[in-house]
Amino acid sequence: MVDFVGTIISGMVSLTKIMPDGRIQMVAMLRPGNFLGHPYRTQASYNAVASTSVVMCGFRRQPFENLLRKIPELGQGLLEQSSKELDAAREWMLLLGRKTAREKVASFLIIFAREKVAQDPSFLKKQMHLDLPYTRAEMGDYLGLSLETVSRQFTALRDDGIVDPQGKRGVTILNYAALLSETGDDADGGWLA
Amino acid sequence: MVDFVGTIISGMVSLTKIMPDGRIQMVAMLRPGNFLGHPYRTQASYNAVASTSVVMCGFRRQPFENLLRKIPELGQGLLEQSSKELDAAREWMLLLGRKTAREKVASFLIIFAREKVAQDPSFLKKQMHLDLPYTRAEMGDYLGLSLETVSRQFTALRDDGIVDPQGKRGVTILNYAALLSETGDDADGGWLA
DNA sequence: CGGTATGTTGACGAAGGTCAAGTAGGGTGG
DNA sequence: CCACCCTACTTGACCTTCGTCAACATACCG
Repeated sequence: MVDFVGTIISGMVSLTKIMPDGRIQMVAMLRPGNFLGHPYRTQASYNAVASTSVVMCGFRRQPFENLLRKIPELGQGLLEQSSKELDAAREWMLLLGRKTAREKVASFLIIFAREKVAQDPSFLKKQMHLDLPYTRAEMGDYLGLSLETVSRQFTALRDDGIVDPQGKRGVTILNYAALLSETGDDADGGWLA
Repeated sequence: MVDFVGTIISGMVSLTKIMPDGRIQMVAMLRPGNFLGHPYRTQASYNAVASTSVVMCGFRRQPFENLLRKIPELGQGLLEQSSKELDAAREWMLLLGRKTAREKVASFLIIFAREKVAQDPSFLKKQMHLDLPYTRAEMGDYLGLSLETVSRQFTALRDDGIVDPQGKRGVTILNYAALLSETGDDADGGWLA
């Protein structure tokens, strides 16, 4: 386990778990602003994988914990983020345990689409282009699916006129509302509209 | 979402997520000492279900947050617990996304067996009796399986001489090492021996 | 302009879900 | 104390979904 902690400045980091026989599950997608590594150690073994080039602001664990003792507000921020990650993890548990392949892929795409909509709500009504930072295989690792099944769901969603895959990593969301309804979640998933 | 937080004194509480069509996934098993409810709110919707009768020590959210500001050590404890829960959630994501039904059931049983072994290491070599606080259906909700599949895995493990189900909620672990090897995890899962 | 990565598609099989019937505990009331 | 009932559990038959294996297509890179 790494002996440092830090916040991500730019790029994306994925945390993965691996079974002895090689099966992989991605367990977190960390974005700029997110904190990497547990303050007050935990003996959990993840593998951190940078999906894109990453800039981090790092500390060694010990000095950081001292800092944390000096500035309690820092700890509060970490607690908030930890709580959010916990919520995200549990949301993902529902996906992994109970959703169908189609629902999984739709949910995955909605994550990125929702982010874009949050930046500019006018995308709700327009079609929008996304650049996915993952290969089919990586999406599979994230969704608990084989890469072939991910691929098949992409073409199924394309055939239904909901998305339009472009090149290796591009997708155009043709119908946000339809995609949303394919996630299996409640109308708005309890999120922002 | 509830407007209070608190620690569990005795009993077990399960957090579940439900999809609009009724599919259920359990996302956490909280035990005595665990904290329930997010300090610094998060708008995540869980359903809290008491599997046994429960005694809690509760606070309304607002006064608790004031208390938290006064006593930073409190926040540190919460951060630690939150980190542990996050680890547990991610461990479970691996289970939900990548393990087979048999591995899932074995992993589930090992949780309780390990706890017993931690209390008294001599159980490592003896057979031990467990009282599971869940029905087959609840285990299914926890493992992302149907109750029938859970049942079938129990009988399969019985036929293999690894466990011996007794009555509705009892199990005797006949061979801890064999059960452990059925979880798909590394020899000791990176835990205590 | 080839070559390697990644993506698509098809054929097939296995794991697990669903539906349905039957069984066993455990608790209640006669 | 026993009959009954309700709930949980088991087991079987069948079917859907998804994984696996394999061939092929396409894009990206030097």
